[in-house]
Amino acid sequence: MSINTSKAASISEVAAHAGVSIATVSRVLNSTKPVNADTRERVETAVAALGYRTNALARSLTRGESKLLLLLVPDFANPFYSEIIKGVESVIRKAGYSLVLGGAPDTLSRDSQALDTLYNRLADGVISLAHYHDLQPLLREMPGLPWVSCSEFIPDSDVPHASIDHQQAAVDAVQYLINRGHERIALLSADENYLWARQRHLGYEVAMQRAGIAIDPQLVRIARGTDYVFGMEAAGALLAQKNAPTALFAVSDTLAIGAIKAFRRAGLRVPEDIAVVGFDNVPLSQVFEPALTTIAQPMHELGAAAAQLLLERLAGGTPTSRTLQHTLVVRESA
Amino acid sequence: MSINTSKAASISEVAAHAGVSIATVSRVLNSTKPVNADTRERVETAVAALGYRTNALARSLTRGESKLLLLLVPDFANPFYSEIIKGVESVIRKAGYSLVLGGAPDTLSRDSQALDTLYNRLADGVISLAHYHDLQPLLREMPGLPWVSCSEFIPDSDVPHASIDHQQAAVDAVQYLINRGHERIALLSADENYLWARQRHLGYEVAMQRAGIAIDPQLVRIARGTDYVFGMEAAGALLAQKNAPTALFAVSDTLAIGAIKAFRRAGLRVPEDIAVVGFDNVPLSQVFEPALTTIAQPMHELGAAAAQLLLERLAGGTPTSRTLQHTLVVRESA
DNA sequence: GTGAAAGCGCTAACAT
DNA sequence: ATGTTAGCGCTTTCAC
Repeated sequence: MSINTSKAASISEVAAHAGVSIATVSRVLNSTKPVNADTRERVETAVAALGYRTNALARSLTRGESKLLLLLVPDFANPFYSEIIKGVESVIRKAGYSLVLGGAPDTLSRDSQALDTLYNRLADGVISLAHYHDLQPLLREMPGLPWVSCSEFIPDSDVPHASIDHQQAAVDAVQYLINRGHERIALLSADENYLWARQRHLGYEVAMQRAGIAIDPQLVRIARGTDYVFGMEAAGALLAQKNAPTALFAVSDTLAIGAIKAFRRAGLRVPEDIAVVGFDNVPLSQVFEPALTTIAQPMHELGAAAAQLLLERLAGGTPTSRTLQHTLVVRESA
Repeated sequence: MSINTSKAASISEVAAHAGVSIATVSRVLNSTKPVNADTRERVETAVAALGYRTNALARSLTRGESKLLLLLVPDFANPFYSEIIKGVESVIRKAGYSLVLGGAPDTLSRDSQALDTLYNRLADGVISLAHYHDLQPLLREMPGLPWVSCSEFIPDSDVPHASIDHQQAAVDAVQYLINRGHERIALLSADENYLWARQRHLGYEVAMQRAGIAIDPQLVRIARGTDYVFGMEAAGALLAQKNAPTALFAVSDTLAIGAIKAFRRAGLRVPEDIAVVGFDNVPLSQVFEPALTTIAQPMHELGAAAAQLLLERLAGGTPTSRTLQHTLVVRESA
């Protein structure tokens, strides 16, 4: 029960109250040097009486570190990112850090308030989930900042990242389809400014090639967005083909679900008439009917690994990127 | 293109480089007082040359405000919160604030690092999405902090909040069912330590009473969690009744979806055999089949309103809580 | 219009 | 073991 109703007490008030110097107060607060038992007690009493709490700003200023990490999230509403955030949190918290949120893609321009507020050494480091082409310009603006990328990564840069092997994951997904006897396998990709989309697309091509299946360009579609509506749209176009596919690999679950909805609306059964495999294993994919066969990324671990990377970097190390394992989760849709 | 590869330049270096005093630099940086055109230019050149950026920590310390707001989120993985966060962001950003994330419920104990790191005047204020019983102890620890609650609220406190009228929303949902001719309406509630669960439960009772329908205690279930599995579980129990319900009101969409899965697995058709209405209008509810009839909360607006409240509070005002409008979204499940 | 200097609340080196 | 003091990098009177 603190006494002060008005202004926050400062360290000097505590010192006065306890009849010691501010240095001593600082020492008991940080247990940075031995302090006599009774002195310590007097200080602690004063702290309690005044409801004193260290001013984090002042501490950070003198220490030269804020214990704040900036997290760049393209879209909070994306459950995919949420799990990563949890992973990040779990490790940085143990190290005494907190997260500052940096926002939407459009706030990522140089003169944005977000950056002005944040890059000014408020944060000790950055974990970015943003897409690399949004970042590249920024990155060269702030050579000093410890930077780490999660899930995405930045080609030709020394920014360490934690991610899965998107291409290999796509190979696995398509290979699964091939193993099940499919040959006319369609690809539903997303805006290929996204590295992951490009890489998953590549994986599709590799798998097809390896199996000696020629790729029908008609069967390759780029959705206009990642929302499931765009999945429906693109799937519709696919159905309009003379020679319809028997399977579909979508580079994201939302797209896959949109496609399934479109297929069913067209009277097709999934997976009997057309098999579908997605990517991401979003929460929805498990609940949706038919439950989605998809590639699961270890999202929590991804976040944790990225955080670990940053922590090592902060400790003066030069960690190298980590590639984590994906899994093919077989459910009902394929 | 900045020159410094090593350490960040400080204001005094800029001053030296421009041949002016640090006061002048500060003036052009903040345009707080008139400065001669050529002096200004010299300073600006120096700033550019040195790649100088204001140290946010130092600025905050002198100004006595950090422009940082603490956001308490019980669970990042919950899409419901994500939308709120976006709403919050959109308004605070305009006011020059950034968000610091405060974490999971279990980190909310007094001695947690999260709080130690943050409450120490690092943040200028707090927006909480956490449940009130998690907060009450904290709240009395820090009488000084401008605090605002979103979606949840704290009974018998002077903490302003932005939320919908949960009880009335539940009344609307159940009334809708009644209007469609249902009488044996079941309630699927959640842990009633949650205020919203209690209030929605209450709404159910009010609606039933008003319609003169006696409530069958057998038809009222409390799920063991909010995950959809618990919805399935509880729905199973409901089906085991001698006198099965013809409709169900679930206090959350995830619960509703779980229930629907269970119903269908038992050979029931939704909504023909049993109608279901949910609550929250999570993204999934639109995609799920059958699409969910549910109560939509204006999540973005909720976040924005809460942020607005906090801003007013920060400006010295004493804003009063705001109740926003919910909507019944009629889709396929009822 | 510009500079000098006093803090903001801390931590850490240096004394004692 | 404890106190004095010099910063940390800025903003803001107060002089000139």
